[in-house]
Amino acid sequence: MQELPYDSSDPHSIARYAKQLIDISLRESLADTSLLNLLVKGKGTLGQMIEEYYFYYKPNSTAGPDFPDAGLELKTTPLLSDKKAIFKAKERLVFNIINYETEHSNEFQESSFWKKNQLLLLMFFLYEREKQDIDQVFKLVNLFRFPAIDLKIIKDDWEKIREKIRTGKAHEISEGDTFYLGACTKGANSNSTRRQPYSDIQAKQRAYSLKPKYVNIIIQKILKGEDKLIDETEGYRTVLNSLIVEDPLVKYSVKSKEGELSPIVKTLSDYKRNETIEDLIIRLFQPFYGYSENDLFEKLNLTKSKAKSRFYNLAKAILNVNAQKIEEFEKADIQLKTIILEPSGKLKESMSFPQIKYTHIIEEKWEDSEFFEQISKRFFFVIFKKNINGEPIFKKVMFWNMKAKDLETIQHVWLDTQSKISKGDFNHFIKISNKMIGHVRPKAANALDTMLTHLGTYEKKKCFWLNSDYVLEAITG
DNA sequence: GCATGATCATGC
DNA sequence: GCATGATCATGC
Repeated sequence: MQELPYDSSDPHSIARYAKQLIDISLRESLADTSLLNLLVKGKGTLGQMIEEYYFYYKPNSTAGPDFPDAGLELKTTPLLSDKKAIFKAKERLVFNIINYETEHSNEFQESSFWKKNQLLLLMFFLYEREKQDIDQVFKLVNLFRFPAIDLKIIKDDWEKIREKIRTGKAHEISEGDTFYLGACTKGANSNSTRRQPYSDIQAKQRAYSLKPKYVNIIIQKILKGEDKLIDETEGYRTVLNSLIVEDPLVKYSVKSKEGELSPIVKTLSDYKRNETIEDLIIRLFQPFYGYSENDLFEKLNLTKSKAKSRFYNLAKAILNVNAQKIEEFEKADIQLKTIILEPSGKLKESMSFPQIKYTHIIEEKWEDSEFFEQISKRFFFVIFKKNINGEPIFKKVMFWNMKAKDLETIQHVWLDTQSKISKGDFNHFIKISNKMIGHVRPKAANALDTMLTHLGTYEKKKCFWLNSDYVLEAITG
């Protein structure tokens, strides 16, 4: 057996060796060019090739981390570069598949997720479509551990996923259920399913994952040099024991292309006992229930405006976030939506989504589609109800995401729309009266505002809407 | 009163 | 210039 060019028991040594790949490709790193032929044929993914031909170990699928002696898990994942040459995640960061039949009996500390992924070696390469895997160039390589303040949220997320398994609802898990740690579908195709312990219903196979937005923040922090590997701290252990102790090592803000971010939760002692991040946020809003929109502007020292961002600004002021964006909402990719009820309690307006890109939608598959991504998110509703004078009174806030059953219904709306567009029919989309949760109708500057289709014709701009009665049902329960 | 088509207002 | 959040106008 040849001697390894790194100390497999030392994360720092492994990381130093890994960093030698920065700005080069696997092909350029190869000492033994006789392997080239094998690699060019594209055996396995880039991640697997890196394991075997850069780190010299056979890819495994054991429960523990890739480098067991260092407790280190290797993750190879693609970056995209935008026009301004700012890196962003091409996709989610996907961890191990969830074994529903065993994971539910664990506590977080014994979970497959935590055992495998508590210390990561992230290897980001710049994805270039025309290149083969072996020629993709690495750009960022860094050790990463979840900051204690994020780990608290991740642990709560994990427990939420476990709860669904324990109640026989693994088939109802959706990415919108959680904040940072998601459970994304994973398998040969979207029909890959597996058994769950407390129900006979087959559940989609899912893996733990981090949303692209969360990965973007990691990328920004690495670029700023903020993610030095930190030593085990008191703060870290106390998160795991559900105690609340401040972690002095957390950095508080990061500038990214999304703008300056600042968190709601600045230290772990901001949490009351047994509170989740959602409980905490709702607690901060409650004192403001019952005020009119104008009262809120005054009370929070904001200038009155009709700007679309006013509700986001109100939320920031209530949460005491001074930066441009709320860090937790960015990382969790939470969509804030304002809902204004009529004095009668009815909801007049349906909820609109981004316009349908006709040339794009016909190429999409439901689970990878833009609309699926938009609709399966976690939402934060800021709800007002007009009084008899028509003045909006702040009623409440709530987190919401679409139930799995409803996602299936909305899938039919999307498929119907996609199929009609493919056939060149732009005038018979599903309507609100079809009672399908969602519908399709115009959203544009005016009727002359059109968009190119795959047939070379131009059609009025339209978008998906969630039916107002469905939204009302969602918020009143 | 509601469904549907249409458009406004703002900000990037 | 255009996407998006929000809301209006009309007719059944």
